[in-house]
Amino acid sequence: MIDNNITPCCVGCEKHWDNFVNLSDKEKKKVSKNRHIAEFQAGEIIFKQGSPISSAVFLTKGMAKIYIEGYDNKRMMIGIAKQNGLIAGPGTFVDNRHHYTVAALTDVTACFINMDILKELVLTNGKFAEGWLKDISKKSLGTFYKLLSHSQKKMHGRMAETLLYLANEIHQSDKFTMLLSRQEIGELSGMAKESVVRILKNFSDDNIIDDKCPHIKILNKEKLMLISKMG
Amino acid sequence: MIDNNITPCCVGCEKHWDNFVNLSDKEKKKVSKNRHIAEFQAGEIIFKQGSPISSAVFLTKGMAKIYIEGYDNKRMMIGIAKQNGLIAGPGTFVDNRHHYTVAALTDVTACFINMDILKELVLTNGKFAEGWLKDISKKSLGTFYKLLSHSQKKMHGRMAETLLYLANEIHQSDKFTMLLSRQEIGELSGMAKESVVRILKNFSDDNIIDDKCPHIKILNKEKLMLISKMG
DNA sequence: TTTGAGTATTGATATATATCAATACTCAAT
DNA sequence: ATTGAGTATTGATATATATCAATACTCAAA
Repeated sequence: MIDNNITPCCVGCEKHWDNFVNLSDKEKKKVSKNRHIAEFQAGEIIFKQGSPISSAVFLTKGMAKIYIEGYDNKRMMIGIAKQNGLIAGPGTFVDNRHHYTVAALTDVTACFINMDILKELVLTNGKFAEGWLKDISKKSLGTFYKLLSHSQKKMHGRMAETLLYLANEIHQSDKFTMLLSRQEIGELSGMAKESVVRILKNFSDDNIIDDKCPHIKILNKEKLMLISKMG
Repeated sequence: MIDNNITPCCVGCEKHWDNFVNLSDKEKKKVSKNRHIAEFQAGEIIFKQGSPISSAVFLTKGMAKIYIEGYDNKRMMIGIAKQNGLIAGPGTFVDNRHHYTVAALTDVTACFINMDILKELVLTNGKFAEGWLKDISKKSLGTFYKLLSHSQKKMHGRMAETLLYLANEIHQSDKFTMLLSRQEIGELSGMAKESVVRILKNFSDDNIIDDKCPHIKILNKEKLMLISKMG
């Protein structure tokens, strides 16, 4: 559901991409003119792996899951997107294709900004280019350590890591409502759904977490960090 | 062994970073002034994970392995570096630390270019910034698909992929001399050295490769690609 | 030409983890 | 209330893969 109604311009918007601080008001206004707002219901796909990248996407409300559709119909979830973050992916400057799919986990409001405008700004605004380099580098580092984790950690370590990611990065609280199904937690932490169930049960039995199904509470964060490190 | 002797300036150098095409001769000359050449013997470390990034590194001769020193003293090799590629890593724009170690596989000549100079050019030369964004994005995509591979492929698939990487990307030939030990092949493909031996034997028995120990020849590339895709 | 240190190979075994199958739960629609 | 579809849980089993242990090979140095 796309609507083009005039929402307040990027100037003064609290929810824009962090890197927009490097834009002048004039540049922000230009960006605002090439912008569309769209709303998605939970479950709907925001963009699809393989499709061309025409816009950068920012969420102004809600959360979405980012996942690769891999071999043998198996999915690998990269992470969860929310406010303030650019969602565009590593294809932007390579083949102009999305390398992952993004789907709404909750009801979502998304802001689409014409990618050509942003790419032009790279050429004329050095600070903005630098900010984008930082942004991509940070994500790249994230992928890096996820690779290390998947290669070297065992299931308990990866699950601990995933819980810490959800608490620290996504919900900013040790007590949160789990948005993901067991299947999806498995896709995020790289294991079968049955293994998710068993390991969460282990953690509950050991009083590391309190898991009243959609409500998760981390009881012993130190231990979780230890398991994540060693696992 | 560092030596500061005057080698021909970056202008006209065949071996420089692809992204240097976006620099003017004046800019290249400036870069050349902040440059050092160093030679390394096979086995020597070029830079070390955790150390601060002061320079961008380019190889003008030889090859080097790039690896993360992970948990439990286990190593994960990211790939092999050679001519024309920037080696600096995702820390450059984040925490200014190397996130992997680079060690010479053969005798290596490396060109060190002051990183501050290059970072300055991002601010003043939009094309150069864009080129760097492309470079990082490509590497990021590589890490991405390596992550997918490690998460979803089985050993045979990963080994096939590794052999194709060595043939296509590194040696540009289906017949090459293996620079890596079985241990190192394992670090690159994510498996134990014993598994490397067994799988290479499988491939030899099936006439997919010819393996006279350091000399590898790919006999059936189609099959190898199939195994890589399905494995 | 022997020694020795590293590397490669092979077979036996242990372990982590996925898969399969059965059952239980949850909750929206009838 | 009853049905049904999806999800969660549990136990049994299969499988991929690592680890361990023993032996063989390679090649530089004594």
